[in-house]
Amino acid sequence: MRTVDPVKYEAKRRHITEAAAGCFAIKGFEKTTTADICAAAGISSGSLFHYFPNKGAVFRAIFELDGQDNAAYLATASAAEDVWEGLLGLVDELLNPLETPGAAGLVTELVAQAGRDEELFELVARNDIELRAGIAGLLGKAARQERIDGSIDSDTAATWVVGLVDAMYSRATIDPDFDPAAQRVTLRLILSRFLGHGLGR
Amino acid sequence: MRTVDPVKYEAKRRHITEAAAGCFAIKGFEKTTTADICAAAGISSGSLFHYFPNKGAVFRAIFELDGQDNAAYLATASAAEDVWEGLLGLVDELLNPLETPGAAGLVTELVAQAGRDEELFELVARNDIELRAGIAGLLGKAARQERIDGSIDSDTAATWVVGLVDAMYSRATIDPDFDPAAQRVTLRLILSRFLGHGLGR
DNA sequence: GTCTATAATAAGATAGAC
DNA sequence: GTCTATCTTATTATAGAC
Repeated sequence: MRTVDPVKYEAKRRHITEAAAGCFAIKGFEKTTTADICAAAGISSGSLFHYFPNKGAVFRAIFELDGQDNAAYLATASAAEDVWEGLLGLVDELLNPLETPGAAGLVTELVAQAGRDEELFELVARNDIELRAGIAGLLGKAARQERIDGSIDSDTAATWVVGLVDAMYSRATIDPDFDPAAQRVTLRLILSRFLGHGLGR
Repeated sequence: MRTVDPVKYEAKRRHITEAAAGCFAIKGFEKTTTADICAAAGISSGSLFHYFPNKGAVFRAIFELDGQDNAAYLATASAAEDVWEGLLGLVDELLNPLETPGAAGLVTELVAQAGRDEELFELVARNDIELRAGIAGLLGKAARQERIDGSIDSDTAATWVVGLVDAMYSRATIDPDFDPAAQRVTLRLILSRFLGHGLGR
């Protein structure tokens, strides 16, 4: 005879995190007050702290599902018939949030906060390591199939694949004229040339 | 008969901005209190606000000379006998701050804050635009000399040269194992292959 | 020009009624 | 589970003496 419906409980938590994400994207973590979050979610202060122990936990919750998302993208990429197409598809998935206004700013805020919140840092670092490991696996496979240059270290190459994705977020934050959708083409060109795809070997 | 020695005045301002930069790199802009800055600079609150109108102005002052620095690097790069070497030297200069601990975090904080402080945003945007324009100029020259692939749009290429530098800062912030000095080699490889340098055309 | 003291405000989190 | 009211603490910036 439990008093809480876990499904409703999770749904409410999700509702709060989504409302909070909008606030954090605009005002940043520190400048967003718990009152802002309450107003955006349509709840009271007492209610907010019933679902989360503190403001930092709300922020962390936004990114807690990212690891699972990435794992799913990696699985799809691995299952692709063509390794190279799988890799490009994965990169597209990683860039998808850029279609949402404010997402780039939220990621910037995440990186900045991760340097100060130990728990958040571990979340980010773990996701990052797993993502890079997965990409390194794909690259190793592509190299064995002679689809890309086999002389480049897989881990190093994976780091820079993620780095290029980072660059998109960084550019989108700094330069208002930067068009992520259009720049995907250039990103693919850089990837192809860097990794030696399509050299007809 | 002026009462202030402008040289001493500037020196003190510099002293304060440098002390403040250390605080901002560790705690971030919002979490750094004016009291922290005073303690680090060895001055009192009254003195701090004699030199700066508010905390934001202290933060902005840290980056106010960057535009001049970049212009100097661009001039050196343009004057280089070999355009390609000039470009690589410029990229090295842009990466130099990474040798200083905390610099990556400070840049992350800069980008995050630029999204909220209009004056700071204009400072960052102006520097960014001028840097990209300068690099585009170098790339155009290199293309005319047939040192690189001439089919890539100079402005787009310049955006990605800066993007790759951004990626170094981003990676350095997120991944504690990332070694910027070692990764310069890979960065140069990506640049060479992307821009078609050394194709012997 | 530098200090101490403080005004003015705001924020995160909790208590306890319903 | 949700609310209102509030406790407690911290912060930017200023006033005014030296």
